[in-house]
Amino acid sequence: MPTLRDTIAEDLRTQITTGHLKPGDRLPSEPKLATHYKVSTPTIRQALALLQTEGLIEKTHGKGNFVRAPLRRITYRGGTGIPFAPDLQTAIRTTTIQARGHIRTLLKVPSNTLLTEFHCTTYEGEAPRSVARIYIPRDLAPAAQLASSSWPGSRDMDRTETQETVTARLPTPEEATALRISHRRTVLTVTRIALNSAGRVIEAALLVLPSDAADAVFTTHPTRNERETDR
Amino acid sequence: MPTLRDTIAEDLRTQITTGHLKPGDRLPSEPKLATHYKVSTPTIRQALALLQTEGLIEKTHGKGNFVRAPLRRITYRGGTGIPFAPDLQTAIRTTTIQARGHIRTLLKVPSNTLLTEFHCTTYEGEAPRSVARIYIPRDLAPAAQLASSSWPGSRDMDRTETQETVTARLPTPEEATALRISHRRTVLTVTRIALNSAGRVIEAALLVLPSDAADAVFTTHPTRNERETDR
DNA sequence: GAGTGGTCTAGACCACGAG
DNA sequence: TCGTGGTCTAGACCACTCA
Repeated sequence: MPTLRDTIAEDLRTQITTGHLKPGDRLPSEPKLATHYKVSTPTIRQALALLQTEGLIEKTHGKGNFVRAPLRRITYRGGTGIPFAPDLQTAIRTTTIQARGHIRTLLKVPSNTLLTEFHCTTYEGEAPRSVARIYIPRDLAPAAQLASSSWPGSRDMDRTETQETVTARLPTPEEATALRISHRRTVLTVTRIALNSAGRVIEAALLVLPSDAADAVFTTHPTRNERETDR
Repeated sequence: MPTLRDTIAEDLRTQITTGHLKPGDRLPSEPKLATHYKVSTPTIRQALALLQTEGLIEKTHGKGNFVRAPLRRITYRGGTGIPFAPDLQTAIRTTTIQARGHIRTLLKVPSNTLLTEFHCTTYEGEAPRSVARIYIPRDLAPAAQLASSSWPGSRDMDRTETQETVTARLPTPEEATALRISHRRTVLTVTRIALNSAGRVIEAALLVLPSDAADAVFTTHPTRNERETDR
């Protein structure tokens, strides 16, 4: 038997998806919804929290609850060095740091090796849609910076293998504010490592995308060699 | 300024991670926690809900709240036809269905084409760790069934390209019960399409994994061709 | 200052699990 | 039957936004 909050959430959900409530519309205030549905405000809030995790509404303290515009899906295309498909603007900030911790492990370099960090944010208009941090050993960085209009670490480098690990988790507070999403929404993360023909790690990248509007697509062509060595 | 529920969650979190509370331990009942922390039960429950979405505790109606054993991570290895890395048991159920809706679109077959559906569940001991549904046009299915001890649709078929789409979302109620996870935990989904040398879709697969204990890893080797045709 | 959502209280009642 | 968590109520008080 469905609970009150579920039936209320379902009702609001259909009102949004059928267009009775349009993107940008403000929902009635929580007390008004409570009297309309004949429940108390905490119950209404639980229903709204559901819709928030689904990405259907956006809550703003002091203003109200708003129907969110359905995000255009972002497709991250794996394998190539090129991160994102649609026409998004990218802002890149470059700094130099010393290798440590997780990043050092990914790049397999000694401690305090100098790295160039590219801090990339893609925007769709005003809205940030992804954040990424790309680390390249500084002796390789000049070549990578050539493609300054595109993303760093692109294909003009001697890249022979790319390994990408995809997982999902709750965002850190910084990621939530950077992507302007609620703390409740999960993010899809891609950890990418690129090797050159000598087996050296020439790039490590950490990408974060809102999981409700992002797909990661990987196309692979098994070689004869892979077919035989796989168990 | 942190809220009460956050400080309580943080306190319990450190008790779990430092080992004061061990996997399998039952937490004090919610009223007892409420009096201990000098808050009301709803506040305790919000703190526990946080830990639940983090996968640290498991709530069982009528029994109590228990510290969850940290799950061994599952690694889904993309590219090959072989789905999972660790030594997991697999249960496979086979049925025949007619193509329709989403599956039909993925396989690019006419409506009502006969398909063999493999419903696969992997277990680590008693615990289900992943569910998958694999669809193969029935005229191709006998070859796939050869590898009955392994997974269906494996590499002995003429598979030249695999395309995998990874995303994350909340589980359907069926998926939550099948994986024995809470409705709040997100799942990682992999939609896989395999093509043969003629360009025919010879397999469509939908995999669902608990996102907190699963990674999807993809290794790609760009060919000269790909380097040039990519924009 | 008026209206909004965010947090929290102190209960009530029901449903589930185990003895 | 008893203790547990699940749901819900009817408020209170604070913080934020905007006029």
